[in-house]
Amino acid sequence: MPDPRTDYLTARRDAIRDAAEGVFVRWGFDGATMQQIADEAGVSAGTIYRYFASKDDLVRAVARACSARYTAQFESSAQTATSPLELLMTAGAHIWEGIGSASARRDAILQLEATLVAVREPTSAALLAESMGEMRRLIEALIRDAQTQGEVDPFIDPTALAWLLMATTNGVQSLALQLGETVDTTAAWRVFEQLLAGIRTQEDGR
Amino acid sequence: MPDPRTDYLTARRDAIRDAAEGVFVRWGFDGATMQQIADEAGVSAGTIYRYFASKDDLVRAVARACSARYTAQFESSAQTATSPLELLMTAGAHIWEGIGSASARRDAILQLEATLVAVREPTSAALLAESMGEMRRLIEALIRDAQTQGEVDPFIDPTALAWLLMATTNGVQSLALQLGETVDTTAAWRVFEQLLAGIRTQEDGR
Amino acid sequence: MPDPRTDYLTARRDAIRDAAEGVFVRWGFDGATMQQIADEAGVSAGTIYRYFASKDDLVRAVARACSARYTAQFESSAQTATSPLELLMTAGAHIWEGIGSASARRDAILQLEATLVAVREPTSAALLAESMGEMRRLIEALIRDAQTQGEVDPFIDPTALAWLLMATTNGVQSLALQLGETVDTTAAWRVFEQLLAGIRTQEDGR
Amino acid sequence: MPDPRTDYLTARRDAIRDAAEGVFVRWGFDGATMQQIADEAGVSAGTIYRYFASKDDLVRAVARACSARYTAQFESSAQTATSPLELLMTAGAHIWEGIGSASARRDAILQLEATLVAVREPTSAALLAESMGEMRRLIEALIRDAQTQGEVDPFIDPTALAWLLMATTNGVQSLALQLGETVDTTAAWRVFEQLLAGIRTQEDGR
DNA sequence: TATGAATGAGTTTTCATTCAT
DNA sequence: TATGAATGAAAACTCATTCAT
Repeated sequence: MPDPRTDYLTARRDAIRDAAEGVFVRWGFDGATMQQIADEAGVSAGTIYRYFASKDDLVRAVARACSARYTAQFESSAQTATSPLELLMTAGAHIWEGIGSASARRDAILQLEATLVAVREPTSAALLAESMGEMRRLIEALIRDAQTQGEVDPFIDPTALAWLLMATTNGVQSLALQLGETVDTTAAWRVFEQLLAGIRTQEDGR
Repeated sequence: MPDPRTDYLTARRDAIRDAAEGVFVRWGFDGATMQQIADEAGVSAGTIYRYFASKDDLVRAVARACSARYTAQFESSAQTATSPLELLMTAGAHIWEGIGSASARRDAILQLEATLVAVREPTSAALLAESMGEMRRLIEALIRDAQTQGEVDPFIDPTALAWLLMATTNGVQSLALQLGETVDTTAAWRVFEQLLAGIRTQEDGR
Repeated sequence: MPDPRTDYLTARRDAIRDAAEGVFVRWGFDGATMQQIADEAGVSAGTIYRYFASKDDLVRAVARACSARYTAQFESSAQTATSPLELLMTAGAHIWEGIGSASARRDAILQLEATLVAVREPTSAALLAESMGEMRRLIEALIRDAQTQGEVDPFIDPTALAWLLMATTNGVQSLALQLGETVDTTAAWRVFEQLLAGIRTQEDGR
Repeated sequence: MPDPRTDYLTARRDAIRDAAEGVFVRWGFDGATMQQIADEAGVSAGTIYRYFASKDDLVRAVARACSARYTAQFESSAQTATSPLELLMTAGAHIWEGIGSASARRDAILQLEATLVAVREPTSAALLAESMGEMRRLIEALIRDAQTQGEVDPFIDPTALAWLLMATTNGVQSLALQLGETVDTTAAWRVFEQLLAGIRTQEDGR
């Protein structure tokens, strides 16, 4: 079934896309040139056009790959969890820990670039919304589970909470990007954890 | 004291800067051309260079103006508040209310653009960090006041909380940008309010 | 007879022309901007156009002034000479002495610029040729005098010698411009003097 | 060893450089536009930038080529000479003969342009000085040889004489440029020859 | 008469894209 | 299929010149 020729082409395409990603992170979608990408990928400038119709096409491919990675990261984040709430918290802790890392930084930059593209291109906007929506559904499902299991206050709106969690995480990422080491993400996580205690089912008889 | 000539020049400069802002919002810092800005401002392209040394200079001026507006908005947000915590909550509510508005959208876009510039230019990074730091100090001071007055849990790290509030607000802004009407910011605010109850001084006998 | 108004205008014109000269020396005819000239002259850019029809016109005025100064310098160079040959030699020595000076440097630069303009504009070429011709006639006349008085070999072509003297002087000027202190003009003059002995009337019985 | 691709590129580069030379001669370094050069070379303006980093770079390449040609011309000028002095005189005669030619005119113009660039740019000045120095060393060596062989007065400073010969030649070139046919270079050469007789070893019993 | 803000044509330079080899 | 030279359509920026004040 897997045509070796197709495999080769796919691998090539992915290699170029990954090279482009690195260049985009360093120079921005607009600032990057096809030549830089070609150099990084070790191919000639003309070759890129055998795999991507245009620079825009390449940009979209990179944005899509970044989104996919983002969702996958969350999905694999807390395999060992024993309860929905624990899973959420563990995944959150895991992601926040990584916030300073080079790869998180890369993804955050690409995410910002992609957001700005989406602001101007409805097609990209739909793509981005789709990926964000998928993420939101994952989180929301966990919250509903947690509510079903009595771990989380049943009066809380799961959709809104899911958005809020995502927004806060992205916001901290972005802040870290803007301020570097100045912002103490560990301390912020501690405070956030404390806040999240507020959605736990109130066990006291209040 | 006010030289009419200087006044004229300043007004002109501001007008060009404002025109540039509009074009930047629609097309991005990179995508916008000096000609578009000139057209929007109703001047010739050459004239812009009497007021700004370069496109970069214009970008910086716009970014600075946007930051200033942002801080000013917060400062004027809750003049009628009677306590630090109330002030914070009122300001937060006010800002979140505005999140869907066209002007908030404009500012959010410019903020994202500025962030990406900052990622690549240390000078811009310093400028952005300065403006974010100022904002943070304002919020942090309020939190400390609230702690002094017994409104907020004294064990919470005020700096971390300030960053967290900013990150969440920016994150929601950004989310709104990405998803338009899909995300219900009012519901998110209600959940956030609920979370923030967790930092209130615990009056029960904990 | 001298209208004070005309005097004022003439003085103004000269001041602007002199300012332009300085700027042209530093930046070249092409590199200099009208704004620089205006700044140097302490007037506004627009004002220059009341005195000169265009930048080209200003260039021509500067070139003309430079040529005039050049001829005048030669004419006043050796007032105390007692014989034509002595006059020539004294003037030569005087000019060669000045070769390293700032003012000679200025004039040499302007002369080169003017030459290049002349190469491309017949009008300027005629002007330059006229000024060079005048100079040549002055020198040639001296040579003829010297021949009449038996100081110089009568078989030498006075016109050709005049051209040669001018060419050599200009050439050394130009060399000094290209090489700065590297070239020892005093030593070159000594050798040149020695050569010029060759045109003296041969007193030995050859 | 000779890569056909490299050969092609080198030929292309040379062709563009030669086209540029022609345009520079007609319009000057400053007056020439990249578009004119492209048209002359039969390529698009953008193509030039594959071979030269900037207009300045192209200017430098042209200046260098001109200098190299100048030195080479001298070196090949008098292959059949039987003595150093004869070589010098033959080379001089040869160069002076060519002074009116179109190619000498071209080179003279480029030399003037290069001189003016050198006046304002230390880097170019160094380049020009280097090329002039090389020429001077060639001539100086010949003079020393002639002195050793008893052809030239041993009391003459060979360096100063070398500079003087170069200055005079350049000066006559420049004069021819300024005055066209008006100046009789053949007559001037005759006079110069006569002067140069003065450096010959005095055979009479002085 | 002087000013200097405005103009807009013109210049250098970049770069996505094409296409002959 | 890959290459990379060539293209040409912008884009930023400059500056001589004009003209309302």
